[in-house]
Amino acid sequence: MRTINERADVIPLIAEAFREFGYEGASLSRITERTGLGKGSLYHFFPGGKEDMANAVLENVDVWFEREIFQPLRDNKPDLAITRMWDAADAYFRSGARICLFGSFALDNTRDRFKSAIAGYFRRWIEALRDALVRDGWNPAEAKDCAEDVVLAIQGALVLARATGNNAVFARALARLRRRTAANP
Amino acid sequence: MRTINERADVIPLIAEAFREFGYEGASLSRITERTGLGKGSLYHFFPGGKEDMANAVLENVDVWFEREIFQPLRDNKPDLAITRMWDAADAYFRSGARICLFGSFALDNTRDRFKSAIAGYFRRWIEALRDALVRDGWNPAEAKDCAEDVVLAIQGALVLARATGNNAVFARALARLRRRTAANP
DNA sequence: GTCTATACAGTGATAGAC
DNA sequence: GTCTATCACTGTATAGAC
Repeated sequence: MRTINERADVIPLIAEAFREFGYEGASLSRITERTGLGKGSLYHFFPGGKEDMANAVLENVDVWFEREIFQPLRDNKPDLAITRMWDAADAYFRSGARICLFGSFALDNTRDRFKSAIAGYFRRWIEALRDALVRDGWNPAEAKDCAEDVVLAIQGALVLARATGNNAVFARALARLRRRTAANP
Repeated sequence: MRTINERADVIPLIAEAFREFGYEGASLSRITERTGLGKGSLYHFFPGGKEDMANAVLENVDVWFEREIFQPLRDNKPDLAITRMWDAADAYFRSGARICLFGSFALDNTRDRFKSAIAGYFRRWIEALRDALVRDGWNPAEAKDCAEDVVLAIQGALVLARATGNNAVFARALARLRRRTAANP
């Protein structure tokens, strides 16, 4: 007996490999382990090889954030959308146990290869949050600062949680940020 | 003619290679390029190979931070030490153009190998800053939150500056953080 | 201390049988 | 779609001449 896979099913498994080992560290043999697929199947789904896989993974993550966080921030009632953002972010990053692939790729030499995807993800998050804050009554300048601080602090909290092996750092940071976006200045 | 090097002179060059390519991405041939030293010389200085080099580099960075930032925070007049911390951090990270090796190593699979060095660096920074804030009149709970926010936000600002290719993000974040530590609550 | 030569495992990638 | 075999290449590391 053998299992027939679909491309869409494989992408999240590859994503976890990249999360754990980074772009350079995630060798094809490790990706083979994680997915249970041989190189033949991998190259069938991703003719462009590893770079192709990484692009698919980043796009997959981006689509999730657009649907669950960015679009709601743009379209829904701002205070509810922001509350939802915090819940979604906490769930997505598994309360600090899961890193952000865009952040991870931004720090090593992978950054140039996926430059526009990485920049776009952060830019859209900051802009969507800023607009939601403005619609919630913040003045534009403070909303911009706050949005930048929030997105940046989430990345920093993930780094620090990993660095110290203590996810509570992430939970504490999220709680403080949540209060800040809730307190309309 | 040939140049005779000392171990201490080579370490900063290797550090830049790790900064640019990450631990996995910094191959010995790239390190050879950057240092101008053949593998023979490299293994002469670092018998343990690449891991040995990384340990030397991390220790080198740690010593710098201890001397320029952590110790002053512990021993000097708190408000002056904190001002000095901001200037030193801005200079060290080249206003966002240079990433933090501890943060970089924390995100990929290198983390386990250098676990205690990475955790210790962040822990000592946070504790030294917290104590300085307390000595500056902050209440302990708020000082702890602030210190954690500061160290985490610096890492996040470096990630975001790299991700967007825009060092101004780092400059803006540092300015906001500086104001926060200056405003005694 | 520096170099060259070399060993050998692992890399990303391709071809073709099933 | 999945697999195995195989490719050329680069990886880390070692030995030994100078």
